[in-house]
Amino acid sequence: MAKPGRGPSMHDVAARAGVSHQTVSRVLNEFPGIRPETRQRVLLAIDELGYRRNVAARSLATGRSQTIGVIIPNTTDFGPVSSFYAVEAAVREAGLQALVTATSDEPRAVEESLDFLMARSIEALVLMAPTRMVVDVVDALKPPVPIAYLLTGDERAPWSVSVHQQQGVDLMVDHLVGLGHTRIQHIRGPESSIEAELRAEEFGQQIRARRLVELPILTGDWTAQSGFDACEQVDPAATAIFCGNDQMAIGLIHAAVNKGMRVPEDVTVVGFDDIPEAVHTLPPLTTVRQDFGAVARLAVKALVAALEGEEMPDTSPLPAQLVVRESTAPASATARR
Amino acid sequence: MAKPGRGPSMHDVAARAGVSHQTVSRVLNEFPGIRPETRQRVLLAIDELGYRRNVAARSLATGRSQTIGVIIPNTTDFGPVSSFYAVEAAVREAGLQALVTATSDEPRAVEESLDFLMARSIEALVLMAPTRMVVDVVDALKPPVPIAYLLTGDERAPWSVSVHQQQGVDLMVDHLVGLGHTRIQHIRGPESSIEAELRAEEFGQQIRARRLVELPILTGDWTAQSGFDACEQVDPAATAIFCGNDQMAIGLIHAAVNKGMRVPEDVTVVGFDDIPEAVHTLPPLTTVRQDFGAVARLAVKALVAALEGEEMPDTSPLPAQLVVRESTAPASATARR
DNA sequence: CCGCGCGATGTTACCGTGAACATCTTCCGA
DNA sequence: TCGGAAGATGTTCACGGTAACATCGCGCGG
Repeated sequence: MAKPGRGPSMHDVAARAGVSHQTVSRVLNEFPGIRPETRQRVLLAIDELGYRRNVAARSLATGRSQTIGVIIPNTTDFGPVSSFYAVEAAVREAGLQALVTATSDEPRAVEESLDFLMARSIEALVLMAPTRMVVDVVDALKPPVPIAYLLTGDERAPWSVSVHQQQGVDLMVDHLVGLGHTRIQHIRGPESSIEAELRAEEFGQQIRARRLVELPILTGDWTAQSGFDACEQVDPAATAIFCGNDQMAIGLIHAAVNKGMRVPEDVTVVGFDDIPEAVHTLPPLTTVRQDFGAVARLAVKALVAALEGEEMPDTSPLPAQLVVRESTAPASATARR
Repeated sequence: MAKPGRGPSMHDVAARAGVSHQTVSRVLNEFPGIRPETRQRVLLAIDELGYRRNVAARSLATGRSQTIGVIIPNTTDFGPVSSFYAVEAAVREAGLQALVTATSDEPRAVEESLDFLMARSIEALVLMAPTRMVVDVVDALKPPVPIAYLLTGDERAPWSVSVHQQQGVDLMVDHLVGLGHTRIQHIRGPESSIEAELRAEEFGQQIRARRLVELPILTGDWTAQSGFDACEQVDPAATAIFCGNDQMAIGLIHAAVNKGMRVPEDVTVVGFDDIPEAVHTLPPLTTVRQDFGAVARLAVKALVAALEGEEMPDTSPLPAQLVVRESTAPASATARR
């Protein structure tokens, strides 16, 4: 029987079922060519003993860790976190396990994370890389496994899976222009952020293509505080402010109201992401929804396909969705300061 | 040399350093009694070959998985998520790895999570259990490992690590009473939630102990939407509303403002948790801060101590902290509807 | 001068599984 | 009736470490 401190092994099951351990292995791995009766005996023995396959031994014997590594920025933002949950669920459903490390924005921390994961011989990596730096550090270390770049939104990166950032920006600009706004100012996310860059670039192109007034693009760091602070530099003539994410919009609205302005009567403010709180901000926020769960599942699907040698799914950017709430009003209604 | 597809093994290192594989093992495990010169040769060989210890083999040989399981509710709430990051960091720092499963509120999902973790022979479990149900399901399955109950706040549970809920409530009630409020209404979290229960109980006791007006306790589900909805049932005579968390406070404020009330001029509203957005809600929210990182680190410390057979750290509840912002005003200033 | 003990290192036997190969049975056609 | 192929199962070994025990050499005390 089993040794003390360890559970029953295949041999215990085999002994009980009156077969060899290899037959047990075959039953577990669903090999063809097992007599139904034998299979039943084995399954019964497994059940009676409460046997569980030893993952470590299996992984040692096969040389496969059955593990997908995940690197996630240690922010509590809605986007990465919901994507992570979806990744974890998808990985588990695929019969693998997800090993996660949360990492700060320092190169050293990223290296440590990757090192940690490689030491556990992960078979693939989901890289939630908000910044170019993270992508660069990881690429420099050339991990010998397939990598899905999640939420980077950068199509130049191989295996990138994300929501179509440009399309999201287009939807929002359409909406604002449709309301008659011509003086739209953008508060982008930090310089280091790939998504911030993409959104800002697309915004600029849209403004120029539509021959709207070009106002300087302000820079925040995704936090509500930075939106609050950015208010100081907002052009007084701007009738609409397009924030790079919802948190900054929240901070901006706070600052604007502090200054005695009303949203949206005096100024229209919009965000990006559609975090849960966006429904109940004052006023409720018009924003662009990204399906963080869907991109995550797609990334895992792609990686699993790569591991199994199956055909790759289509990883082109997923559609974004405009969510109109109450923080936007027609430009005509806007009283200038 | 190493087989194709696998990295170098201890034998490769041993061969290169001109020692036995066991000496390599001893160097790696920092055994005493290795000649400094030998140790150097081994370290050099490890470095040259880029050798990494095979975690699976090690775990098979020792019978220890070096893994701590984590069960987290799949909500993107600030509390659990920040605690999780802290857990992950602490576990990694302790030389172990954290294996996480996000689980929904259904018993079946909890069972599956636990099963998944046990199959990977975790050595300990961090259980972020918001509901009594999760605790019950896990306890019923009697996992044979030490369990830290994180954020349940229930001192009746063994190994519970959390912020002192009652103290947090007391701080807030003190604050409100200090402002002259006597008609305070509480919107608690869901029936199933342990923390909601603790906060509501303590609130009730405080109200009775101070002989304040007893208003019915309303029930939400932690979401902003439920706070919004609860506004309908708020007693018109209440001058202060104590929400069980910040999200519900956000929803409540939204509804109150929709009804034409001003916060805090017409009604005082407070929350609990101090989520990042609380600084920039309109008005900025008075709330109770919990140090989610600290509890997480403490939980891991306790588990590691249990695994190493060391002395247990003190796991009594951590202090909560009152954060006064602008959503509270003296009761005298409150105009009745 | 010899043997003992101890420090430093080597040898061997596992840990629990899967892969490759061996063996045994059975069934079918010549 | 017998040979052979195919199906079902058993045996052996390898995976890469750790643990227990064995060995070797050296210094020191009797």
